[in-house]
Parts: sequence; structure tokens; C-alpha cells
Amino acid sequence: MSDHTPLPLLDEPGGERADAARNREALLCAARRMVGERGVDCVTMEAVAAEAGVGKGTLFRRFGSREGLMAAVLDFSETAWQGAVISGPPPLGPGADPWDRLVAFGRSRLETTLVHADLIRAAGAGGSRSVGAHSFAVMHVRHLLDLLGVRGDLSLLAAALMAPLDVALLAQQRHDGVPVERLADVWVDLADRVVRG
Amino acid sequence: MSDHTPLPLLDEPGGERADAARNREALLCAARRMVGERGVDCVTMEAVAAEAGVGKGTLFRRFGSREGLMAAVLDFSETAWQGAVISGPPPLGPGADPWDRLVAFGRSRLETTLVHADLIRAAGAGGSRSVGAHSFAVMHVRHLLDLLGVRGDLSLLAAALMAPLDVALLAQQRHDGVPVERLADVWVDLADRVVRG
DNA sequence: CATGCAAACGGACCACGGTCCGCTTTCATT
DNA sequence: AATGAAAGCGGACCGTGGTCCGTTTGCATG
Repeated sequence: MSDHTPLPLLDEPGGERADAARNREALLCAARRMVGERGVDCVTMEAVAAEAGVGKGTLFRRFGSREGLMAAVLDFSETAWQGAVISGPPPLGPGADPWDRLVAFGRSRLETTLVHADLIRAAGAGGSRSVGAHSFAVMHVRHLLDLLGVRGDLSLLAAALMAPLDVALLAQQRHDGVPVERLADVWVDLADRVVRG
Repeated sequence: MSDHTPLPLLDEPGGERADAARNREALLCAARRMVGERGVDCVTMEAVAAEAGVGKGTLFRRFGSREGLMAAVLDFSETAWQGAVISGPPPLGPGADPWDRLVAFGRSRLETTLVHADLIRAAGAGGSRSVGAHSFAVMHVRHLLDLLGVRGDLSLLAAALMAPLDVALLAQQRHDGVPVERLADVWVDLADRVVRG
């Protein structure tokens, strides 16, 4: 029985028909472009489908919902950021001491969140708290807290420490005129209290 | 010129025509009842308007949007809670020492948020982070932190301390099977680190 | 190449939030 | 009571997210 699946090639969708894969790419591509040049709020599902030259049904079949599509678009940038954390240069990446990494992580995450605020919001629960993005961040913080000798319910403590970096809250605070620097400083202050407490 | 406005009676809407006020009450009442017996997600704006015996336009004129209506419904319960914080019995209300009040506040807010989770979510930004609810909570925490001798950017620190009590995060964690007790304990732990740090 | 069928397609269709505008009601003024 | 204008009303109408189902297409098998 030489049932070798020819080339499983690490692409997310395991078995996907050729035309399906082509359409997924076309849709994702159209969505990225339209979001880039018109802004998230001015992109309708129908328009994306039309631009990609497929029916609306296909779009929803691939991505499930508008949130799903936006999450997929967001994933592009998000993956790059995760790469920087895992294997980029210090202090964000490995090599610096844990505290410096934690600080860099917070600042970086804060900026990234603000840059992609609209997109993250549009991606809803599938964007800010999806298995991908959020649990990765929590895992990482948990790990750093562990290295720093923090004791307690680390998973939840990490989640709590990430909470102030939520899009909704940050966007509101920015809207109220709080400068980014101050937001970052307060987060570092909070992290410091957690680590030293 | 004896232009005395007859009775400004402390009702929110300053000048509102009699029929308008009657309709507002009918709508709010219908909405409350329907939310109570059918669940937030099964209540449509059209149904509320019909139930109250008015047109859809009237409903939107009064409350602006679905979120606005839900925020108004929520306000009912929320105001009672605020009353308990301001003038209820200790340790939530005044009389206990600040730390005990802070702990009671956190637990109470956590439970309230979970109980009204659907409604708070449906009320969107006008519910969880409206001028009313959120800034009240932040103010209060800020005040308690001050009494506890915490130094720093108290307003933002208070906001950060409230962040882990956000509906979205709590609901997710509950969904993941984390027991309420554990969530409460972690929040208290966090507060403790902030206060002692 | 023929064939069969699961997967994918697409666009008509539906529900719901939100807007608009011509008509009605209230109420201050006289 | 009469009057006029501002506030309110209501429901037809629109855009958008999401579903459904009859038709088409890819591909594995003979």
C-alpha cells in the first residue's frame, strides 16, 4: 500500500480542490487590496466577491463571515509580528533578558494594535481573541512571567496583563486624547508591579 | 418676566413632549420585557416597536440605534449596582477599609458583568465603556487606589485594572471552562500586586 | 475516454438595522 | 378657542450580512 499523499506541503487547507484554492487566493487578494485602499469600513462582502470575480456564496463558503474574512486579511500582518517575537532581533525576539523582552513585547503589541485597530475590530472575536493571535500572546507573556520568577496562576495572570492592550480600550483612550507614550508607560508600570509584587 | 419652567423634575430628558415621553416609556418597557423572556439575541427592533404599538422610526428616534436601546435597558440594572457601590452596605459600599472595598468591588463587578453579559455585549461601546458605566467604575477604583496610597498615573492604572473584567474576555474564559472563583481570585491577586507594588 | 459523485459555485432570496419624508400632534401664544 | 410652527410619528424603502438550493466542475476510478 504505497498511499503516499503526493505533497501535503504545509498549507493550511488540507484537501481543497484546485478551483477552490484559486478562488480563496483571489478573494483574499481582492480583500487585502480593497481594505488597503478604501479602508475596512468601506469594504462590503458583495464588493469583494465581485472584485474577485466569484459569487457571494463562494466568499461566505470560504471565510464563513465578514469577521472571518477580516481575520484572514489580518493574519497576514499578524503572522509577521509573531515571527518577530519568536525569532526576530532582541529585545523583542530572543536574546535579551526576560524583563526587557516583556517591556518590548508590551510596547510592540500596543503599537501594532493601534495601527491595525480597524481591522482587528472588524475581525471581532475571530481577530483579537482567536486561537491564533490572542493565545499566542498570552502563552508568550506567561512564559516570560515564569522566567521572571512570578508565582501564581500564570495563565490567567498573563491574560489579565494583556487585557489593558485590548483594541476597544486603547482606541477609546486614544480617542480621549491620551498620548501613546503615556499608555505604554502605564502598561510597563503595571507589568513592573506584577513582576515585583 | 416670570418665566419659571413649571417643574424641571430631575428626569433625564429635559424638554420632551408628552407623547414622546409616553412612547419612550412604552418602548423601554416592551424592550425590557422581551429581553427578559426571550433573550437579547431574539429581540429585533421591529418587534419591540410593534409590541409597544409605535412605528420603527419612533424607536430609532428615541434611542438612536439597537445599541442605544440595549444600553437604556441595561441602565436599569446598572444604576442599582452603582447605588450599591455609592451608598450600599459594606464592604461594597462605604464603611469598610479601602482594600476590602476594592476586593468586594472586583468580585461584584465580575459577577454583574457575567450575569448581564449578553446585554452588555449588545449595548456595545455604549454599554461597557459609556460615560455612565465605565467611567464611574474607573473613577471609583482610582479613588480607592488613592486611599490605599498607590502612586502613579492613577486614572490609567485604574482603567488597566478594570480591563481584565471586560465582558469579552470574561465570557471567553468562562467559555473555556475557567471557574468564576478562579477568575475572581486572579483579579484579587492582580489588585494586590498593584497595591503593594 | 466515459462515468459518477462529492465538492464547489453563484445569485436569488431573506432578515434586520437604519434612514427618509410627507403627515399628524402638541402646545405656547394670543 | 384659534393658530402656527416645531416636534413627533410611522412605515415604505434601502444596504448589507448571511442562507439556500439547483446547477456546474473537478477528479478518481474503470
